[in-house]
Amino acid sequence: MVLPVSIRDVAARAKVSVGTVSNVLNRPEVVAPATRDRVLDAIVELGFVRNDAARQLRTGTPRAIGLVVLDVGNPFFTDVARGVEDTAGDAGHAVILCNSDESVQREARHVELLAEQRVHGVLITPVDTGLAPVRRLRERGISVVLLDHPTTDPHLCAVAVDDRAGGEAAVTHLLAEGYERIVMVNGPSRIHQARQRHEGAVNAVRKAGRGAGVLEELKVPALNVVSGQRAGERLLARPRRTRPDAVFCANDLLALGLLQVLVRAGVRVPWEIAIVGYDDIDFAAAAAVPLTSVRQPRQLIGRTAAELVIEETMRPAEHEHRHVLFAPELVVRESSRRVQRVRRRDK
Amino acid sequence: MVLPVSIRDVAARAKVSVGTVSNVLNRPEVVAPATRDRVLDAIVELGFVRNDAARQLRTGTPRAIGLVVLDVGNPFFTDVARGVEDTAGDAGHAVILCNSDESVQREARHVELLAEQRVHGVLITPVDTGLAPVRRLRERGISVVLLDHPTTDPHLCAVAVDDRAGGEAAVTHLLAEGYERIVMVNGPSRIHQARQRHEGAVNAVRKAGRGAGVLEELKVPALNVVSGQRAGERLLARPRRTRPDAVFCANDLLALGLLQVLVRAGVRVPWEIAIVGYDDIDFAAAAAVPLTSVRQPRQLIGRTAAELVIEETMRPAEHEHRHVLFAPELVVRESSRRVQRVRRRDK
DNA sequence: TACGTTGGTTGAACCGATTCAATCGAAGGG
DNA sequence: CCCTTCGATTGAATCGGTTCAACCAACGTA
Repeated sequence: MVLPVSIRDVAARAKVSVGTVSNVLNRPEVVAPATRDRVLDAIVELGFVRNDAARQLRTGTPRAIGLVVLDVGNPFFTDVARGVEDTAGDAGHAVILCNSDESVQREARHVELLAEQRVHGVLITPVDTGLAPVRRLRERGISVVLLDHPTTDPHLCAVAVDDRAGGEAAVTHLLAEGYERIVMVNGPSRIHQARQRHEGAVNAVRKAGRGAGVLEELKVPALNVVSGQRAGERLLARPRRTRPDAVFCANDLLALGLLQVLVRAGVRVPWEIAIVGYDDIDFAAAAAVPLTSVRQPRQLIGRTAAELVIEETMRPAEHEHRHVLFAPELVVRESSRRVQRVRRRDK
Repeated sequence: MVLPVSIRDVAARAKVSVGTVSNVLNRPEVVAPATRDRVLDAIVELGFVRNDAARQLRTGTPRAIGLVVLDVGNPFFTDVARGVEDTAGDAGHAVILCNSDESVQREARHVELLAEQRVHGVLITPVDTGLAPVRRLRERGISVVLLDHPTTDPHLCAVAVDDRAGGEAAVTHLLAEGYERIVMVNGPSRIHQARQRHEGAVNAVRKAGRGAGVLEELKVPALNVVSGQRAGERLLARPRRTRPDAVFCANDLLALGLLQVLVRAGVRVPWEIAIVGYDDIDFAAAAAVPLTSVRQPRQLIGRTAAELVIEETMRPAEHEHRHVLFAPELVVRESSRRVQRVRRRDK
């Protein structure tokens, strides 16, 4: 139906050589205006579109970067993705978005695909701390920037937010508001962010001194709304007096799921149970009870990571690997504000 | 640093010809087991990864499909994207995600990029009803499936949800609950969904007969949370008696933004103002006041569209263009439930 | 008139995987 | 012992841009 039109067809039509057509495409300033116009006319008449596969094969420089995230359904990652897309687009790169869904298998499959595509670079939030897929990519000469996953490896760029500080801020806030029995609803410790945020939470309790409060960890299989609902059901199943008076969730999706279940069951938030989330996604502020959360500069993370990977691949000589660590910020809303309450015991 | 290893290096190492290596990769059954193993060993020893650009150049069959959406920040589209990614991944295709941000320029740029990549096919929610970018793609022999944008063009596949029916259901519901002065907060009429949903709303009012209620359209520049907030502020700026008693928002992001502003201003939803959204994103149920919304089968839309485009490109001969139209479903929650109220007038 | 310079253009080689006609070797049949 | 058959393997041609040394023409200078 549609016959493929190559640079040779254009050359024939414009009565020039293929070299000249290529020059018009890539260095228009070296070709005489008259010839250039003839070539451009031929291009539009034939509807020619450059075949990027051929170009890439010859030049070795691809025009796409890969982005592997844990969950496209999580607004945190879509905001990061938007940041990546912005800067990548400005640099003329396409973004191949891959969703690992927190599965090591899916992640490996996607990484393999990206390697075959010879992408410029890969931005990845690894499922596993092992970093096996990262190693595979680097062995193949593809630059990698770790997203939201700090590292000490000096051969690697990384953009992250200080999760330990974030976890500590959240729990310190809860303790300061007078909450004493805190449950942290957390994802599998395979996930780096989950571990770091928990460490921060533990730190906060320790710093507050004994007697200030206790922290319990409630593990759920994934960091999404459904898991949050499950966690809520498990808390509701406990006898009222053994329930926590505050819950710190490893991300906002968990918090929203939890909140939904609690509100539906008639539990008053924050009077009976306070909630703090993490990420400060746009929906946190619009929740049934506006959610206290730990804000991360999401788009900035994406933009910075994209800049790093582009710089690394464009000027490998001058590039210095960097570990960018942003500071999180606690945003306090109704879900955890101090309320009139009797202290259960004096210490 | 890392030297590129080609199929020739593998051939040399395994002491076979390049043809044999290619056969091991693509038709392993035709090569003798002993040779096959030698080649496989060489592949892992050298860490060879097939160069997809070269493969694509020769075979002409790419391994990526493009997905152009209006807003990656909208959970509706990320759910669709997830569906697309699922089926595409199963078929061994990468997904290149592009965000047009409702801008014709960005859309054109992305479409050009996808054309150069010679993607297998493109799933697109066009910004404009003109369908100019769609024509451009089809001229280049790239199959296109319209996403969430119905068409009568028999040369095109389309997957959509009946937006007119959805709009009608929403407003019919509001009228049935006794609301009379309805404002529809809507996006620019350039956007197809916006127009269709409004038509449905108008229909509902007309069918209900005169006197049943009035519908006013309040246009906002984009279908996102911020625009919803702006709309809320504009409504609040009106004298109380001229405010609507119900608002139908063209999507849930608008509704959530609006709800947030109203709740913060102390307006009681749904007593003073009822709200109905559209899309039934996961966050709708978790909102300050659980949101009535029109549900669309989001992942199914994505999966269906991906299947269609893959079928169209794999077996163009047998392929029949189809227009799949799913039915929306109204999900009623607190934000629009009938409340004790006096009818302002008897008719 | 000869020579150097400059701006424009040419076309063959190349990137790496795939394909397919040609070749090889071994087994089987007459 | 020769001939056919068939499975396995080979290697050159190919896809479509890019690159670069070579070339050409026109102009300026000695």
